[in-house]
Amino acid sequence: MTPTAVDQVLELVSLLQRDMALSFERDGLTEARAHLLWVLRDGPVTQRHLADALGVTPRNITGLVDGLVDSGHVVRRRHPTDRRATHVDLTPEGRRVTDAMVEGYADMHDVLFGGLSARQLAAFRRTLDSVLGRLRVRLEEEWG
Amino acid sequence: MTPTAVDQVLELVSLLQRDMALSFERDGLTEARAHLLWVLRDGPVTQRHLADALGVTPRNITGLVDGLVDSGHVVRRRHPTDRRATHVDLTPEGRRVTDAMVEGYADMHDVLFGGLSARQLAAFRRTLDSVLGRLRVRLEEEWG
DNA sequence: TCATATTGTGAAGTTACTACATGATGTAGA
DNA sequence: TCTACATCATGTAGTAACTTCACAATATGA
Repeated sequence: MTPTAVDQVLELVSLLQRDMALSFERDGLTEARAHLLWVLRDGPVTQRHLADALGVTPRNITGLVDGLVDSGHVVRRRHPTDRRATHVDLTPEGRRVTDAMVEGYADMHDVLFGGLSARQLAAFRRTLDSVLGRLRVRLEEEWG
Repeated sequence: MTPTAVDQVLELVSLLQRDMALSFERDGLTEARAHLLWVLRDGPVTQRHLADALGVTPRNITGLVDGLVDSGHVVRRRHPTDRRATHVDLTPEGRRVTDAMVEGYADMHDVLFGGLSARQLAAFRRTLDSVLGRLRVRLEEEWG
C-alpha cells in the first residue's frame, strides 16, 4: 500500500520523536528533562515559570528539577526578590548540554532540508505554514 | 523572531501530538492503548506480535492489555493452535473505537490538507518524501 | 493589619515503561 | 520417544513522568 499524505506526516512525527529521544538519551536525559533544560537556555527562571512553559503542574516540576539537580545539570538558587520562589539555573554541565542541543537544532536543518533547493524549501515552508494554520484553528475550535 | 523551517516542523509534531492525545482522551484512551487498539484493527493477534508491533517489551503488553480488558475494549482468547499464546481481540466497543479512529484519520486529511490545491499537495508530498528519506537514513546511520 | 493569592513541596496514586525470573508449552534432534 | 532449547505470558521489583490534594511560608492589596 502506498502511504497516504497523512501517513507521511505521521511517519515524520514518529521518526523525529525517535531521533530526538535517542539524542537526549545520549546526553543522559529524558524528553521531559531536556525540554526543561531547553527553557533554561535564556537564563534562570522560577519553577512556576517552568510549569507554565512545559504545560505541567508545579508539583511535577519539583520532581524534574530534583532529577536534574542530582544529575548535575541544574541548581536551585534563592530568588533575588521573592522568598517563596526558587530560581532554577543551568550548571556549566547543563550549559554544555543545551549548547549541544542548539547545535543539534542546526544539524537537524541539514538532515531534513539539506537535499532541497532554496526554491523547494521555500515552497515547502509556505505549504507547511498553511497546514499549521489550519491545525492551530482546529485545535482551538475543537478543544479550546 | 520568525520561525525557522525546523521550528515549523517541530511545531507540527507538537500540535499533532496534542491533537491526537486529546482525541484519544475523548475515547477514554491513552496513546499507548490507542496504538495497541490500532494494531488490532486487522484481527486478533498474539501478545508477542503486539510487543513487536509497538516496539515494547512483552511484559509491557501484558499491562496494556490488562487495562484495555478492564475498560472493555479488548478480550483475551485462547490461541487456536498454540497453548502458550493468547489471542487479543477487539470487543464490539473496541471495534467502535477503532472505527472512529479510522474516521479521524480521514478527518485529519481534511484538516491538514483541505486548503491545498492538488498541485500544491503533490509538491508537498514529494518534498516530504525526500525529507523522510534523509531522516530514515540518518536514523539508520546514527543509531542503527 | 488582615484577608487572599501564590510558591514550592509532602503524600498518595496512575500509567507506561524496564529487567529479571519462572512455569507452561512448542519444536527440533539424537 | 526423550531431551535440549526456544518461546509465550506473567509475577516481582523498580524508574520516570505525570496527577490531585493539602499545607506552610511568603507576598500583596485593601
